[in-house]
Amino acid sequence: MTDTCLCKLISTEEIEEIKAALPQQSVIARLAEFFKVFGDPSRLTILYYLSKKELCVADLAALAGMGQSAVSHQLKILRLSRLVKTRKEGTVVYYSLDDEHIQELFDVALQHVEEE
Amino acid sequence: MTDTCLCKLISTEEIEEIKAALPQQSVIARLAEFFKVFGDPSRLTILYYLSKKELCVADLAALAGMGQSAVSHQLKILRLSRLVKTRKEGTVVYYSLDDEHIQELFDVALQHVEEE
DNA sequence: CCCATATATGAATATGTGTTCATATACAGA
DNA sequence: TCTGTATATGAACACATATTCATATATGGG
Repeated sequence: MTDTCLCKLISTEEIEEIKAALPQQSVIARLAEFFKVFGDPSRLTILYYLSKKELCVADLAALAGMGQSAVSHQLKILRLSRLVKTRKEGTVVYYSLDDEHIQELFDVALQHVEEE
Repeated sequence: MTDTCLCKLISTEEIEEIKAALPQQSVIARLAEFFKVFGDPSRLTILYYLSKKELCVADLAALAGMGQSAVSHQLKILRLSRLVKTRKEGTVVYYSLDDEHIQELFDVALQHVEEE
């Protein structure tokens, strides 16, 4: 880290101003955690299916072509991120989306991806 | 993977219908890659600063409290993801956002994060 | 040309992560 | 209560990834 050029291009006041408006580290960390959840094809697939229909674990595994254990592990992550909710009926656990913003996120991301 | 319960809760037609509407694996992979880029606090911080102002590498490093090399590595990832663009002036390279959807993504994510 | 400086890059390392396997737990039915 | 089934969980492994260090590349000034 050769810090020869320490912000000589913008003024000290400007630096402080921009820095002050930076969201708290904790907020940034939570944002990163949030996005990280979407950064995996398996979870994305699960979320897509759940956006169509409430589904049980076994059905999700069959649809996504994943093992039951793998799906269960990923669902735990989605649960802890408060992106999905569960409904239990006997031994079957039904999962569904618990965030109305997911579709919106998909749309914005698709816009970017589809721009070549 | 004990597949005893293979989609007995939804009909075969429904399965096919839902499966058919699933975006191509390649699209899902690209979506995941896109989100993964946002899933890191350092990159998020860099993107935040760039959303305020065009900045050179050294200034970004100073603002984000990162080493020059680390910033450069992350900027390469952001460049390859087509999220930032560069402008060269002498030996100084200025970075700025190259995607008008980033702010929108931030907003949606913040909404989720701030909901407790 | 040579030097100083801004940025980029490659190797190495430490840490994180997704899947699998084996197993535990929970619940319904006989 | 015993059995079968749906889901959850923990350990282990393979793989990805962010940072650091050292160094390369590029550009402008003298």
